[in-house]
Amino acid sequence: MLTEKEKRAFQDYLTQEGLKFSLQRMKIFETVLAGLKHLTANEIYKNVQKKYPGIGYATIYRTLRLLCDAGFCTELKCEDGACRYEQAFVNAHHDHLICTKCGRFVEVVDPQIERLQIRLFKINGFLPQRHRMELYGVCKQCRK
Amino acid sequence: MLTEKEKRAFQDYLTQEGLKFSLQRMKIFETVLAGLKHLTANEIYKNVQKKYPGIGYATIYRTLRLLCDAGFCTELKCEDGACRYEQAFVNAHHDHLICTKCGRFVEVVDPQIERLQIRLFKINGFLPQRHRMELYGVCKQCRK
DNA sequence: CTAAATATTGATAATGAGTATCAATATTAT
DNA sequence: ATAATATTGATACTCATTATCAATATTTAG
Repeated sequence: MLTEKEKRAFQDYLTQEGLKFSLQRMKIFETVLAGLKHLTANEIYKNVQKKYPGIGYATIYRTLRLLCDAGFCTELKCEDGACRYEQAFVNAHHDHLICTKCGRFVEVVDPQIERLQIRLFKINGFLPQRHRMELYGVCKQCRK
Repeated sequence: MLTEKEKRAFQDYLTQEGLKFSLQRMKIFETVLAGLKHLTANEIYKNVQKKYPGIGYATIYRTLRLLCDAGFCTELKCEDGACRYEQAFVNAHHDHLICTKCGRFVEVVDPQIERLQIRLFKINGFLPQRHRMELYGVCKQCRK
């Protein structure tokens, strides 16, 4: 369930951008924020349909874009070709450890790596914007 | 142009795997190895067509897969949704600095980061396999 | 060297993720 | 309550990639 703070933040964003409120948008927001896992657009679609049958695919994509633009969630282009979304309301930046057997995602941040990345940008004359780092391996469970 | 060593390595791989030699495969191999840039399948297709008109799309994709499996090239899933390929015959592992304005790719490796990545795998109980790291920013030229 | 066995090819249909279009509907401001 | 405007759902479309399959090429065995 959404907290009041989250709901308000979303509604404020809509108002601020001159966008309209809709139940569909709220349901999608809710699903994304509730999502513990890294869901594809299709998974989110099916999930939202449970609470709001009749919602269209296009609305899912449109709203996911909106949520990403707003900074409420981030998009992660995966190796299987689909995008996965994760809420960024509570979560700060992080990278991913991904199990190549079971697909499990582990969120990680290494401040030292972050610092060295900035150094790499600088050394090469780049103005840093963002990065993505994915570490693929086999998790403990899957090695047994 | 391909060196004898490269040609031989490719032919040896085919033989070893019980695959057949074909001019198409060799032309694609040649194009990929010659490619300095990070080409999409479509760019490789157009490139190969110059030397070998009549080649089909499917053959491009099939052969790129083969080359990746063989380790002669690597696939890079880009943000624009297409894959880009780069030869891995001479090139060792590296990550990418990508300019978000002009699209320029700079290949980078930071041994310290590599070491810290391994540490991250270990800390989380993962058996390391591979990783990808992309740093997005604005290059010197584009900042002017 | 030839023929049979088998892999590869090119054309094209199919898939799957994501986007564009547009008339119907809902929200907001007046 | 109404007019102005944004959003929606259905669906057609795009684009990258994969699957299918008959025709063709390569390899192997004789």
